[in-house]
Amino acid sequence: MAEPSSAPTMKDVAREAGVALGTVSKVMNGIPVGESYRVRVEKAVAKLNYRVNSYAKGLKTNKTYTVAVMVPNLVSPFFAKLVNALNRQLALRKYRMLLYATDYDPAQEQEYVIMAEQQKVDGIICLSYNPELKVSENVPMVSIDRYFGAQIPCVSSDNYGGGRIAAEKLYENGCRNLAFMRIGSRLTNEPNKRKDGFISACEALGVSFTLKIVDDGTPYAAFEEFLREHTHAGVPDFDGIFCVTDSLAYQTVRSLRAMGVRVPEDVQIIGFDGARLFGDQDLFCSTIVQPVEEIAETCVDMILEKALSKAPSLMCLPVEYAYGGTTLK
Amino acid sequence: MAEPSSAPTMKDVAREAGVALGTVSKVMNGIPVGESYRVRVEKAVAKLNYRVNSYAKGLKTNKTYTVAVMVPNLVSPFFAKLVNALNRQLALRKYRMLLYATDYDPAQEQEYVIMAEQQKVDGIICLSYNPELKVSENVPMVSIDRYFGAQIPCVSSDNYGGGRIAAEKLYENGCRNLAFMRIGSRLTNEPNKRKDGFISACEALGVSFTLKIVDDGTPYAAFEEFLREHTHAGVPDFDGIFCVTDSLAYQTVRSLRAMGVRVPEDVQIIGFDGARLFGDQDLFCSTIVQPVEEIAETCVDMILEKALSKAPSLMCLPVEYAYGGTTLK
DNA sequence: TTGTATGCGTTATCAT
DNA sequence: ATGATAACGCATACAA
Repeated sequence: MAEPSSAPTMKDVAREAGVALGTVSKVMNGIPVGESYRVRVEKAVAKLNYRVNSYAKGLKTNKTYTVAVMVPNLVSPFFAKLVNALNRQLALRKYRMLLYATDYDPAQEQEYVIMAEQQKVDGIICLSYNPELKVSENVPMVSIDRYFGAQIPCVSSDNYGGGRIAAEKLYENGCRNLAFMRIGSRLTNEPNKRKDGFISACEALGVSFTLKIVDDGTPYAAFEEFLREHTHAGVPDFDGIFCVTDSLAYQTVRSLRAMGVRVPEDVQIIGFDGARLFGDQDLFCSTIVQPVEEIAETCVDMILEKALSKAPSLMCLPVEYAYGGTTLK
Repeated sequence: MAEPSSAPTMKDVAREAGVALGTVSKVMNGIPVGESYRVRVEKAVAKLNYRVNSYAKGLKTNKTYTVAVMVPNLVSPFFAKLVNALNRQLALRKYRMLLYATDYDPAQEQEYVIMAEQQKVDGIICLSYNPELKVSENVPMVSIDRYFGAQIPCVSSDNYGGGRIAAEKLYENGCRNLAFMRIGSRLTNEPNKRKDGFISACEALGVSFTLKIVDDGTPYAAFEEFLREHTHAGVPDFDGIFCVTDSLAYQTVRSLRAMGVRVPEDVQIIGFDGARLFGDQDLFCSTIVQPVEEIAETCVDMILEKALSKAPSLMCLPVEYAYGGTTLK
């Protein structure tokens, strides 16, 4: 009622309850204290609507129960799903999430790491394509999909295995002339292994394949041209295409259909990621599904368990194929 | 090199630079100080890789440069786009974002508000459907799409206007038998006005319409049944349908096409939201586009400008129709 | 078991 | 303009 406009502190609670400051602190932290005292404190807390100030607590304990998460953006369904899962995993452990969207900008990524460090987060989970990202050793970091070196554990899907599965599935479905299409950084990040796995499987199966790989920033038109070059009188040179992401696969399907090529009858297409329309409806295409929940859980576990130092420096989680309408059933 | 394992403090910097603590503080805050002093401090900062501890700063200044954002989830493209925009707007102003996904759970929402309060955030931006959400008056709050009362400003799209536009557009495209389909809470939240606007326009145009409104949690099958009931020998009773979200519109299109009804030739469909496939590709359907960037900017402005008290308690931002393949061009 | 006092890293109010 | 010092709210070692 006659509340001071500023939030109540422990001191206020102590006064209200008629106990010492330390007693209130103990109650708030679940440390055993005389029954009658506990009750009085709890009553005062309720009456004043008191909340522990986590800034004071963090300053004192050097523990903030906050983890920074850095991703390029949230509008890509895969990133959205990943952040969603990370948020859930952190919440389950009573941790808060500080979110930074970098828009793929290395300068922003660096700035955000600095912000996170000075925010004294308990850890950073990042999905960055910036090869030069500098991180202080004072804050634990886990990387997703990009290997920074032995001191920073990296969690990713089994990209290599996924590439193999894609090739094998197409082969199993009768394809004998495969193609791989990819857009992305030339940096040796984990997703690059999708191609390696694909090639490896193609060679093992003795099936011919073509690669179309372009750098980040190249307009999609480059792929459209590629497809056109390889289609003669409505008949494509390929009967199976593995695209590095569902997004690319989706666009590819559209282009092909616009050219009069039937998918999956004439060409079968497999993407990579496994996100769904509106988060919970159909797949965008037949695809290699990343185990997003497991990735998120692994990242959070690693960041929070201090075992980070002796953790394996690269963890690849198993992927699986899922039918999504762009392959033969 | 011989760095202590814990992060350097201002005291360390002062010692290194041979100046007083207060001087370092001034330099870090851009307060004028003797040139030679400034240089020495900056050198020491660089050498020690010093970062201001924002927990200590926050404790002292009672300002955290952190805003909490609460949404149901991130996998829904509209929420994802919204959070993405909010993140950008906050970053532009050097603010950090604490993110909470509530999964529509009122208990979690309440818990998160408490967490945010004790985290001493500078404000809370929330998109909640919990009518009983209790918020302390100590922390500024802005609501999106749900009106909580005069003391909490609400920012939303012009849902009513959007409903009108949908009806008018369908009419303009030749439709004379309209339908509105909606799933959602009965609570008087802003999106409910989409229906009101739609009805208002239908009545003004003198066009007949049918409503199909079901509660949250009802399986989509209810709509499918509704559509089937209103389709005879492949000919639907309606020639235009306004769906409360793009998600529902998308599913509706799929159902109709599966029933052999042509979209948009036989029935035209308009959704609401305007998110895009993979965040930047096609629209999911013809739709009423929410001005997400403007909503985000308005929310952030309101939370950060102290003008919150004398702000209008409800701000409706203009929407617009966009063609997305499910209406006649 | 409870109360008291000190310090976490910073800012801000003082004298100097 | 610069340097010393007292808070900010809390946890904790220590005294009672």
